[in-house]
Amino acid sequence: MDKAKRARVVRGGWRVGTADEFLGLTPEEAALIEVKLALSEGLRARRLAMSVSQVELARRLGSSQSRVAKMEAADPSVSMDLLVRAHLALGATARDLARTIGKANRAA
Amino acid sequence: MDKAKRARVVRGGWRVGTADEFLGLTPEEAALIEVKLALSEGLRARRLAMSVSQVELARRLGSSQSRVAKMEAADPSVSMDLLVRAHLALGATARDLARTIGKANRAA
DNA sequence: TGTCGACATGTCTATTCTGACATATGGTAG
DNA sequence: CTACCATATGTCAGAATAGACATGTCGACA
Repeated sequence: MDKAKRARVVRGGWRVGTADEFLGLTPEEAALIEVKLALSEGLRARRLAMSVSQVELARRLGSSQSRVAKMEAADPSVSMDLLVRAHLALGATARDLARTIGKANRAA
Repeated sequence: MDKAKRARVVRGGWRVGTADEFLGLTPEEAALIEVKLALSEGLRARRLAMSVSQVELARRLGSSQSRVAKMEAADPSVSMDLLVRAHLALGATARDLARTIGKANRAA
């Protein structure tokens, strides 16, 4: 995980209960975060590639601009369900999702 | 989607708000369900391949046997987050997840 | 300078999801 | 039959997440 990611992770409040120390994450917790990061980065990439604004994506999702911003910021308050629904609302297929998720951890 | 899957989907209460008729799902809704089904089937497969009981998986997850059963039954009350955490708790990597998700829709 | 569009951030309340529990079913061994 | 194990199903109080709204930052443009 590079410094930018780490910073985002900490700022976002990702410290979890079981491991008390900073970066004292279990491998599973770390993996889950990596997957979410891959989805949130992939979402921004896909949205920008399609020249869609956050407001427009929110409209298609039946959500709000602020929630889209949080998705792309990998805010801990956004669920995987929502991230995945956002990808689908932009026309991603299951295979596209798989590709995006497969990118997790490659930049460690 | 084969009949068994369809049955599970309906029994589970997947009828969504926007589309009122049976199978009147939007493509995004259908895709989301397919992804979840792939994850739930993949979970059972992985768990059985490792000869782990639902009780044991629940213990590793910090959850309960009934919730694991619901995950594998693709119950609408289980989130993708939980499904993914379950996979990770069984040792799956991001790449394994990608492979599992990529299987969605292939049995349509 | 003022305003406009796009995005970020914080905080509400309502909805959804969670673990826990009770209980039922089905199979297998004694 | 009884006892046990694995799994299924329904319910519920509490935790997590949702959309909505207010508000702030930044850059572009006139």
